Amino acid sequence: MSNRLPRNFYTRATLEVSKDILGKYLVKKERGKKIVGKIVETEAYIGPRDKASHAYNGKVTKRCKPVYLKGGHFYIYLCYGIHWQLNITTAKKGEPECILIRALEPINDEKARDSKKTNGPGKLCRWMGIDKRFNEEDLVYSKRVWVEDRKDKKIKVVSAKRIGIDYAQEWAEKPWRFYIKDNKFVSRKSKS
DNA sequence: GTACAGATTGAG
DNA sequence: TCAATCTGTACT
Repeated sequence: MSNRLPRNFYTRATLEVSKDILGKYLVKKERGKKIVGKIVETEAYIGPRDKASHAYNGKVTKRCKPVYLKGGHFYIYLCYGIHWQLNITTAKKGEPECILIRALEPINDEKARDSKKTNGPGKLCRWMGIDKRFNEEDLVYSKRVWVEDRKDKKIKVVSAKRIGIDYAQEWAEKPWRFYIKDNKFVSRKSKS
């Protein structure tokens, strides 16, 4: 069996999990087909104090409700009416913190590697076939999706400012984006 | 009830 | 540079 990440991996401080989950493998199994992608880029969203978070100021809506679940669940929502965003919740139940998965490195899929199908939060969801059916999925117990540790050799992690949240003012300056140094699958856009 | 903006992407 | 396209939120 796999080295699935346990609950206590996710329930730690969000910034720690954001860094540690880089280089881990996201596995999805559906209709007998297995899709594996290495996580190479993340962003941390720490509501309610993070203005860029959907849970800023303690807001609870139908959409962002899963963020309040304990660490280890999927939080999936539609952005701009077109693109799905894949998040993994962190911290304890009632604490609205999560990690946005921004990029994956496709494993065992040369075609996807060549055509850059996973270097953006919306694109990786399309590639993996992830949509709202997976919302609130528990990564610790789910039979169709989980994250596993393949004991990759030490990777180099870089931090940077988050992307696409200019409206969040000073919170947009927080270096809460993390990615694997020199990895080709990290998403392109980057504010200078 | 209506109006509007958004954690993006791909085409022009 | 800009439209696609839908949900939550803040109005009327």
